[in-house]
Amino acid sequence: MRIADAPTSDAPIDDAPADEAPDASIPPSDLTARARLRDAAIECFAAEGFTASVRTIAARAGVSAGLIRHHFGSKEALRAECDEAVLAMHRTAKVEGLTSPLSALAQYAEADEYGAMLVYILRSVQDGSPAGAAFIEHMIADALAYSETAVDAGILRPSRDPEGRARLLVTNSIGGLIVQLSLRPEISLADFKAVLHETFEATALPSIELYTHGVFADSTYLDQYLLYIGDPPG
Amino acid sequence: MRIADAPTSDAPIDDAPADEAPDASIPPSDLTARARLRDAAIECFAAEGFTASVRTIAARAGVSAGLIRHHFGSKEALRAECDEAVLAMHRTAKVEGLTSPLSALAQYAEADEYGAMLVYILRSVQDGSPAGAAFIEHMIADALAYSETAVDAGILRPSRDPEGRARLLVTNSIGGLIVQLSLRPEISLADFKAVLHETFEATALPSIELYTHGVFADSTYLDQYLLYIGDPPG
DNA sequence: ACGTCGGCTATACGCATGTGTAGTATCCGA
DNA sequence: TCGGATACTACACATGCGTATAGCCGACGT
Repeated sequence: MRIADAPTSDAPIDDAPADEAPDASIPPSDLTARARLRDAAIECFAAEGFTASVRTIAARAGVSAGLIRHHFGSKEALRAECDEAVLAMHRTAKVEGLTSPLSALAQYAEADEYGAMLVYILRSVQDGSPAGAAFIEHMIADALAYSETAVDAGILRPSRDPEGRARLLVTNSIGGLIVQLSLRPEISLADFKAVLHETFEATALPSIELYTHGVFADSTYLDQYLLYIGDPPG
Repeated sequence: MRIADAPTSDAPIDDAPADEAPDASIPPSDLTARARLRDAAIECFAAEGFTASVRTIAARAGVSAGLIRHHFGSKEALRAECDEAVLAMHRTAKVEGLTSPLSALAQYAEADEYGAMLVYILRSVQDGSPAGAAFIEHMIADALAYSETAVDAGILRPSRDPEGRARLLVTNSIGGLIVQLSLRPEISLADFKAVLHETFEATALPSIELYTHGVFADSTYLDQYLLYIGDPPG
């Protein structure tokens, strides 16, 4: 599945008559210039953040800058369409068991075609855009749904605040990746997949330790807090 | 302790002759224009990120924009001095027991004068600047040092990878705060202290649960991973 | 009293950006 | 075959940015 193939069906903006180029040997050229621009924008936004200029995006797509305005009207409209495409891709990608709190993001990074998507999502959250908030809320809802079934299946411990726990795990995991991304500003988008992989490997053991035993030696902190909030431990 | 009072002693740039204004009733005016500019820059950078323009900073300080160049030479030099001031403040602030993984950031948010500093640090990390990396590494070193003493004292469980655990906890905690900051782009700097407080309250119970018991119902994941990496559980 | 120096302002310059406009070429339908 | 629409480009415009320059003005030493 290619990024460009993800349909943005709800918005009938795609007026390009789907002209299949006869030369299908060149991968980036077998797409409409409009789709190429959208893909280039996703990659540029992921690589540089949303300050990437329209001229940079156009250059990456191999077209002139004015074509962005011709096809999308404005940079913001282009970005909105990128958000839509990535959100749709994110929706279709997580149908299978990707929602485990530990392995979800790791498996994302494995798939080549989803690497840019993950970084794009991180950039959206980092940027504070409504799309970023939508991504976060989506992941929290997924994590909560998964945790409910996993608790019923005896895989996860129950929590006194399941929604808060899902919120905590998602925001901290995504935030941790954003920090990793921010700590390596010089890296190229292509290399960041390897960085993600190495990050997951480096944090796997501490993560599993934390998720298995926590960090506190005993439960005094928890007991004290439960007494403090008037919900004594049972 | 005021932000402006934090000495940046290592850099002898402060050539202002420390003219104490006779009218000490107006708090922002009892400082040198240079110090006022630095404080205004810290606040603007915390509020808007480092894209805040020099004209905005100068307006907040009540001076003209050209004065920034006159005193600091360039915007980047001004930012470097802000980094220095905040880092020095961070160093002096954490001497007492602020380094507990759970309460460190919470206590930061409590102190009024440290609120802007915390947000400034988050912005630095979010921005990917070397100063942000320095903050992170500093906190990781602190967390590691604390965890060693806490493990010896029987407060924290030992870890097979203490440095990785400290790294994980710091990056995820800071990252979680960055996400919270990003999810509220419209908020003012003054209000963000309340948001921090409410965030800590909302995540306190799930955090303590996680730190006490983890999330996994049993240790099968950990045992499997330890077998996988060739270090069977003892 | 006066000259000089430093804090401070007003204004202008160069640059990058997003956007608008005019024009060319290419394709599709009648 | 022709005509209009459409993909696409080149160039110009306005804006906001960091930076540079020239000058005012008060303080301080002599």
